[in-house]
Amino acid sequence: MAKSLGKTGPRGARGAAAEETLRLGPLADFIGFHLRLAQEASFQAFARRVRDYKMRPGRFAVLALIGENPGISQTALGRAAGRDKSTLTPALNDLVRRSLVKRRRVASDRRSYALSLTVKGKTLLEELTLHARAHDRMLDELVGLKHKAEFIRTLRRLAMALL
Amino acid sequence: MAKSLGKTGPRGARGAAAEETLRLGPLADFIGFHLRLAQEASFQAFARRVRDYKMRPGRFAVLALIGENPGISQTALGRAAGRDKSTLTPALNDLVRRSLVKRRRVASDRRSYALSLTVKGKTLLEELTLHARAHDRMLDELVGLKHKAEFIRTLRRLAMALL
DNA sequence: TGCGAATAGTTTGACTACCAACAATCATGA
DNA sequence: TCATGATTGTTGGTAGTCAAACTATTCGCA
Repeated sequence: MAKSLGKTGPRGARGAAAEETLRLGPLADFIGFHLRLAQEASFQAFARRVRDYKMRPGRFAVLALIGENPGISQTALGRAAGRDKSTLTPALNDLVRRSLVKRRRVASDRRSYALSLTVKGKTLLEELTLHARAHDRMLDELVGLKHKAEFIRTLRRLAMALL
Repeated sequence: MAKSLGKTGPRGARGAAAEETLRLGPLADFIGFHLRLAQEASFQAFARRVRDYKMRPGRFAVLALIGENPGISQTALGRAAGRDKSTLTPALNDLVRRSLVKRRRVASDRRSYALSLTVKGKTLLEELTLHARAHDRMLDELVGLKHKAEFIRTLRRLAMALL
């Protein structure tokens, strides 16, 4: 696999220039470009791994954040997960429908919900966390354990500063 | 702005635990999670910067890759940009409609197109590249020039290995 | 040569995402 | 108290994305 990233395809007889490797030009030096490719690749790899649970990284993050912060509101959850609140509405509808998350009305502020996991949600979260750890161990190897902490700090710095 | 990332909202009377900062739990150690937040933030910042051109990072990357590799096919372009070929069809339709990209049929393989920039496309690309450089200088500062090369190498390693 | 397999690009359907506009609710201050 | 403004969550519109199915070609090989 991955045998041919960088081949431009079988245009055999054509101008022989960019045949072997694709030229990235200025893109090669842009952090944003590589950030995107890496993120997408990691996303896909995780999605493949937990395909059977019908869970994708975004949903897992939502589940994990609710698990760690029971009673959280949808707006706060959106901020933490880096998603717009309107994105969470259908996602939470789905998780509630699957009996993984509870939406409880808050007496002191009847606009908002207090989100929490059901028992089923907690169980699933634990199982998914195992997969996530395995996935992340793979990333750890690629990043190098020695540099992991620094790498994450850098990513956080980017996320914080650019919000 | 950004005054309150980390507040869980006005649940005042509730259990006082996670009031100040949101708990990330296992997520805090997951590279994938931070990768996603950082990528999203960078993406948004760039999109804001070039909003007036009706261009987003994905389109810019497409334009830049065609500019560097004239004659490239849509499939090869998709591989390089990390997008499915079916995603590129409407994107290229749009770029062609805006007279930025030319689709030329290839005599030796009549299934594929050879993509190239129009003069207008080249001009726009140059202008956008200036913005992209400015954007990336901002990222450079956050990453630290000393670590940039290593940072990009790590991102490439992730993207390559996980494809 | 001719047929089955592979490939380029398109179309369709299902998701996910943002933003803007909205209703319901809450907070503030005159 | 009550009018104004802010906030919570939902809805509707638009756009980007993948995967799978499809058409038109080309390739490989017997």
